Amino acid sequence: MRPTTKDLAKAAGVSLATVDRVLNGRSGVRQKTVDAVNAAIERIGFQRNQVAATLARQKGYRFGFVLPRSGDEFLDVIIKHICEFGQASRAEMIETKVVRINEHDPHQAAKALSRLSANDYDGIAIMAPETPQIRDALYRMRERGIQTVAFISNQQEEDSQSFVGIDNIAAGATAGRLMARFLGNTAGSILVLAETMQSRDSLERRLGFDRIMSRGYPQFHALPTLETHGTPERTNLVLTNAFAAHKDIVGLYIMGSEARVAIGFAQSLRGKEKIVTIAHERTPSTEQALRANTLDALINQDPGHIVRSAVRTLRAQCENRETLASQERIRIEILIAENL
Amino acid sequence: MRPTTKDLAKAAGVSLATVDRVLNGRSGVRQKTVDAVNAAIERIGFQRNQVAATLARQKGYRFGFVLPRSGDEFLDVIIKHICEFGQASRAEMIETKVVRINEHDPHQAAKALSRLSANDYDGIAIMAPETPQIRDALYRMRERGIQTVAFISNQQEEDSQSFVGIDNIAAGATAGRLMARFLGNTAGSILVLAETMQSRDSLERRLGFDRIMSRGYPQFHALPTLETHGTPERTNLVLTNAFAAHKDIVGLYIMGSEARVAIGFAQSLRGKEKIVTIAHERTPSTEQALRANTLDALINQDPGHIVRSAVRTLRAQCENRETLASQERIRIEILIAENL
DNA sequence: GTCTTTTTGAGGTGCGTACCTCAAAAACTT
DNA sequence: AAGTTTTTGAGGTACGCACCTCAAAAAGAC
Repeated sequence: MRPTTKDLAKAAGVSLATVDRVLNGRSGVRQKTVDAVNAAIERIGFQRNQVAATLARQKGYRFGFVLPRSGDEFLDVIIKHICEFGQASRAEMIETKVVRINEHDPHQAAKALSRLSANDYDGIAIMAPETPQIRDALYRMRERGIQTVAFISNQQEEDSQSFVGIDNIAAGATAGRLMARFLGNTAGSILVLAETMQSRDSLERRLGFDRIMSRGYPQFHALPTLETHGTPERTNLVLTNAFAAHKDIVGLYIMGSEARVAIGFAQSLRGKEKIVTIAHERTPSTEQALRANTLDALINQDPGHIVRSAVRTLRAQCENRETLASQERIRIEILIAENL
Repeated sequence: MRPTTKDLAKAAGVSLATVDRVLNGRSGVRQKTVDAVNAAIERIGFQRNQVAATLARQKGYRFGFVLPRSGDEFLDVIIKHICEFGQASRAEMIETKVVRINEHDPHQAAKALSRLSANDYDGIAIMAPETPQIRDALYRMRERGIQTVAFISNQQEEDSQSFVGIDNIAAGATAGRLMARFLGNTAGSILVLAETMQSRDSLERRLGFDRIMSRGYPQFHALPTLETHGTPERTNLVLTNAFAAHKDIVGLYIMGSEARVAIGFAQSLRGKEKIVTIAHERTPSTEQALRANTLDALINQDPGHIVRSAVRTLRAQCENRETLASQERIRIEILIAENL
């Protein structure tokens, strides 16, 4: 039989009340007693029964997912998974809610964050660019007793332990390597497309991409990043201009999570010889493009896994536990038509 | 507030005892009453609180992982993950145990399975070749009230709903496509290596591989599968012979989960021009080979995910629940040095 | 209508923990 | 040493459900 709190109390030579105080970090216990209890925990191998604990706590968890208001296709997929997971984990007393913020206006975003109360949320997973205002808002949020975790978009390095998402430098490098290998002996220029280079994600992906290209692949010339600013018009414009200016384009790397327009453009080029095209994030349109052979590969981060991992991380933080690191590392997935 | 059994009883106009009888499928309830309760469940959106249920049941779950005795490196990784996960889920009242069987002797294996009692196990995840004896043993096991799920190696098609693992045809196709794309314009023969072609997994992978090769890549010639029978000597022998017989070998596809010897052989060939090599399953040695550039790609199924998924599936079966399909699909991962 | 069988209700206990109160004991002050 | 503060103990209730018993009610058989 597994030892219970009662056994622990006996083993430590203290009362149940004291065990409770130690386990839940309440004050009013001498350090000596705390140590004694902890020693007993080690000795008898006590492990708190999380099932009973959550039942007794009688308050599951309420987690919020803070997402940008302006959404691309990938965001829709994420939201779908949040809802789906929320549905399924109601039975485990976990509630999830989506909160949208205007990520282009840091002040407004920070204000929205400051409105989130510890009464309504036990934890927040946030996907937002890294700005001083948001950093501050997150700091204050933690002070209010709300756990936080960065989600897909990393915030500053220092608390990287609470980031759920992929290593974007490695993701860029993966894209670079695949591009190079798929191109084989072909030589020429490679277009790189991003919504904006203001964002950390794009910068990191580009860094990783260039790192691969600059070593060992002198036959390719990766052009400066083209910025689409998220509008179809500008996307078509910059692409048209780029193809006019460079006649030797052999590859296209779409770094942003909104690939629809660029894919459409690539498809219209079909008459000429094939251009190796790599994009990020699996969405209905990238998936279709992959099947139609317009896209050659997709670099993906499993949205379901990310959502579950964010929730597990937040829950562990709430319960003052460690997470199982191996379970929480988000893989950089390579998708081709065959392993969809 | 979420409705509890009490609310459900009131809504259905029956007593708590009857609600309990219906929820837990006990006998002695008229069909009419059962329907009434189910209708009330729908109406008020009742969802059983699994946390309270497992606590009250006062018996977590005991799951067994039945694995082959003769182990390759991949199996070690699997076992490591089973232990790691077992450790972590003790707090959730789930115990896991590894049982080894002699998979080469179907009778002995079936006998070992028949010894597993419902007193000791609530469910079994089994990794074993598909033989009539094992099929029968599994059937009887289910009759004894033990849930079963096929694990990595699929059993017959019919109950594919309880299979946790990858689609091996698709995995073979993925390997094929990568091989073709990495080779580019190079033409020549491709070696395919397996432990044995008796196993369903190898057959399916080969099928998928050939399906890709035969369409659209006439420049390659995939040679008949070489069987290693799992011994280093034979592996070296068949490889030496194959390279002697075919001077135009450009690719090597290692289908089995034990790739060490073959990788070693491939490495010794380094003097000549590079051969595109693809293997399955991430292990310490395949990982190292990928980093050392001896391997070009690795087709992997995440062992941690598989283990967790098997446990979730078994648990859902025990609780007579559906699983969230999207969460349980095991991805065919493509690994290269950059996304390890 | 009586008797038998089946179905239902009322009530209880326990799971392991959280969280609460109040009094007693122990540890420091001065 | 007396008073003050801090620490500890004893005991309770609650969470939502599983599982048990026994009696009462309803349904079916004749």
